[in-house]
Amino acid sequence: MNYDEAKNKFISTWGSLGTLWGINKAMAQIHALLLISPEPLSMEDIMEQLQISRGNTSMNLRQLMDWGIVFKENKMGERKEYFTSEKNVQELARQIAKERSRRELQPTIKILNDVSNIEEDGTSKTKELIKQTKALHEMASNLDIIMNKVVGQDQNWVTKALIKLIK
Amino acid sequence: MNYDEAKNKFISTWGSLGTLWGINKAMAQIHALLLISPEPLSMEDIMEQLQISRGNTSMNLRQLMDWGIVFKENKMGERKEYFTSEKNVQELARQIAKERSRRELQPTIKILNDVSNIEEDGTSKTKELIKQTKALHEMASNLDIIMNKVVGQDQNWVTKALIKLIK
DNA sequence: TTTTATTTTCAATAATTTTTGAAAGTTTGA
DNA sequence: TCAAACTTTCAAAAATTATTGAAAATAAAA
Repeated sequence: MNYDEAKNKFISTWGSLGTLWGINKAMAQIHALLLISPEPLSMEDIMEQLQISRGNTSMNLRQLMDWGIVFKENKMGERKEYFTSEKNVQELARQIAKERSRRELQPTIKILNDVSNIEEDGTSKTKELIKQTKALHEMASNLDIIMNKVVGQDQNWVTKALIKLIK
Repeated sequence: MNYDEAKNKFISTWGSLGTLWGINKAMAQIHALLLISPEPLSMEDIMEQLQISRGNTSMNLRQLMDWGIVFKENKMGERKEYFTSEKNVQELARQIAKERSRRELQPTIKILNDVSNIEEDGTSKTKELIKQTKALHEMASNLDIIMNKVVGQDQNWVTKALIKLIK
């Protein structure tokens, strides 16, 4: 496998993985491209390399910046904007964990809490709804705590914690 | 909030969450419905309660069974098939972790490994590709190890491990 | 201020994914 | 063996989501 094959394989793999955790293909591919690019890339560079339109590129870059994993850079003397990705994969993971907690987990926890606090009326269906949503609430809360714990720690904490747990 | 409101809220929340981790709305809603139902439900029951077609119900039930989180049950003297969900949420989480590892994580790890082992040619772009895919490979491997660790453990291990980590 | 370079927006279109429903398939019991 | 009860399959339709591209907006330079 040569460089170009490897690069394409990585970008397309990352692209299809994206859809599995809720970001679209183009967005994941732009991210992959920036992640392995030693230099910042302009919008033109990205459009050309991934063969996607200007509008698509612009919108997805914005979303990646909203996620906090892609940044604008300005080269002096140039009007054009350049983009880079967060290159540290642990930092990347922390940022993604943080955003997913905020966007998905916390709203879910809120709803599970509301639902599990309806009035007990003695029927088995109500009992079961309360029981199961309480259990899910507890699990989601634990997951959220651990995700935020990870986010608040220094770089190497994650690896250390994993090793501790595995042993 | 009364029972029906709470039930609908839970089912629709679970349904939209589903799309965020790669299963479709109907599949997640069927799962939600079974999870809070004290009795097994027939295909007719599910179709009626969620207002979806027979074909849709049949296909999504099959997928849920493939995931190992929904089971067929037969009531004696009845020809119809009934369905129940795994009711223990920890067991549910373990089963989902196991399947996601098998379906997504392991294939990704394989590709990251292949890509990160291309021949070093001294150029900065090749160096960066190798460096970043190696880092992702390591992280994905750690995640896979921990997920499989969780799967192999008894029921209460997960909670205990979380508490240990949080402290 | 005007021109030029560049980015953003968004309605229209394309691509993908989900859902339907009727026909085909299966299983059970008469 | 046949008919009834039920489930699965799958091509077509519907719904959803992603992408394009050109016009509008913005910002820097002349």
